[in-house]
Amino acid sequence: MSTHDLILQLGQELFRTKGFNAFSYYDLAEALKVRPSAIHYHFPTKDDLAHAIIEQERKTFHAFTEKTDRLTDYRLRMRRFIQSFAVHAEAHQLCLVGASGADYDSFGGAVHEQIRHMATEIITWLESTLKEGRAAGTFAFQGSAHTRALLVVTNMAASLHLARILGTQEFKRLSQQLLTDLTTRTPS
Amino acid sequence: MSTHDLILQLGQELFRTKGFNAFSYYDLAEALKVRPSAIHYHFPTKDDLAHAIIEQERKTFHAFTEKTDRLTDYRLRMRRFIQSFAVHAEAHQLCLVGASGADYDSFGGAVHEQIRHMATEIITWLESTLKEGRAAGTFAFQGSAHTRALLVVTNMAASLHLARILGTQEFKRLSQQLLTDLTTRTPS
DNA sequence: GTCTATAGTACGATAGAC
DNA sequence: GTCTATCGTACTATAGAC
Repeated sequence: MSTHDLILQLGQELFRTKGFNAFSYYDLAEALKVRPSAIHYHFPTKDDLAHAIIEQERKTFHAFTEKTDRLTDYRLRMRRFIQSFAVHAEAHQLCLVGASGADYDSFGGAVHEQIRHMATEIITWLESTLKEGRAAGTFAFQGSAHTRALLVVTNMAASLHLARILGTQEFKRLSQQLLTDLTTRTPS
Repeated sequence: MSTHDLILQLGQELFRTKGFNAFSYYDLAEALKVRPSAIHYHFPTKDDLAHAIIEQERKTFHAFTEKTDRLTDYRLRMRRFIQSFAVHAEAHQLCLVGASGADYDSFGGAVHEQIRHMATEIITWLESTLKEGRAAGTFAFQGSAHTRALLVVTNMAASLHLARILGTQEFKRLSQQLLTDLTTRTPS
């Protein structure tokens, strides 16, 4: 793996575990056995690094949706979505939306746009999945699919915070009930 | 207001808006027209400051619950809870649970304990409110009151992140649907 | 008891070596 | 094209002035 990609991978990990303002070029350099200034060659400013990390995560999410959308079972699609968060819960990591939220003010306009795109893409995918799943009779929920997507994504994002503070048991309880809620009939 | 309390107030605000690692003693000192080292007299280390900020927030929450628990209408109690988050959504601030989450690794054991207490207290209050409200016939939801409390608090915490990224409109949509969900009859 | 001068460290970034 | 030596700045924290 190239230095460029190693920085991206490690940077994303540190972003999720320590927070963007809490890790430094020195942390990256130490792990990669180079001098801190070597990182600047690949990512001139820290904003450039943040931009690249989020762009990479967006690509990962696109790959996820392409693969997941081939599944015919809407319930399974939603399970896969939840599972992608469960992995981070176990690793005591946040999602990038949740991690970006706190340090949001530190970023420049280009990174803000990336974060906005990332959040929008996740919500849009959830929205269609919920909408189609409801039409197919798999899901049942009140209100619009968009608002339901907001509820689901906030459950997932903040449950990673809770998993770190109170333990992963709470993540499991929450995610199981979330899936039950979506697949249980409600009147109108 | 004493310097001590002014630091606490401003510190909490910066914690919520910029993130704990993104504001410095210099930021506090500048706003209070003193030298940065003056802050260290009141709060020797930054961990001490974090500890005090969260302790203050816990007291504020205790005051909130004492006042709110006098209301007989459970739906109104929940509305007040949601409103306390709406204030922060409008101010583009996070809740302290959400803000602590990203910088969690930066804190020492004593602050971790404070964060854990804060989260537990909020969830416990939500749990009893939901439980009693369901027994009274005001609320209707599937599963345990504890798990429902987890779902509600994660909705609120992360919706403040979304409000900053996508606008406060999304917070309003989400919180209205949340209240509707809780007050609509479900079978079983 | 309250605050300031100052130290010591760690940071992101530029200029330049190979 | 890739990395290192180094700079200037900003941080938390200590020691000491008033």
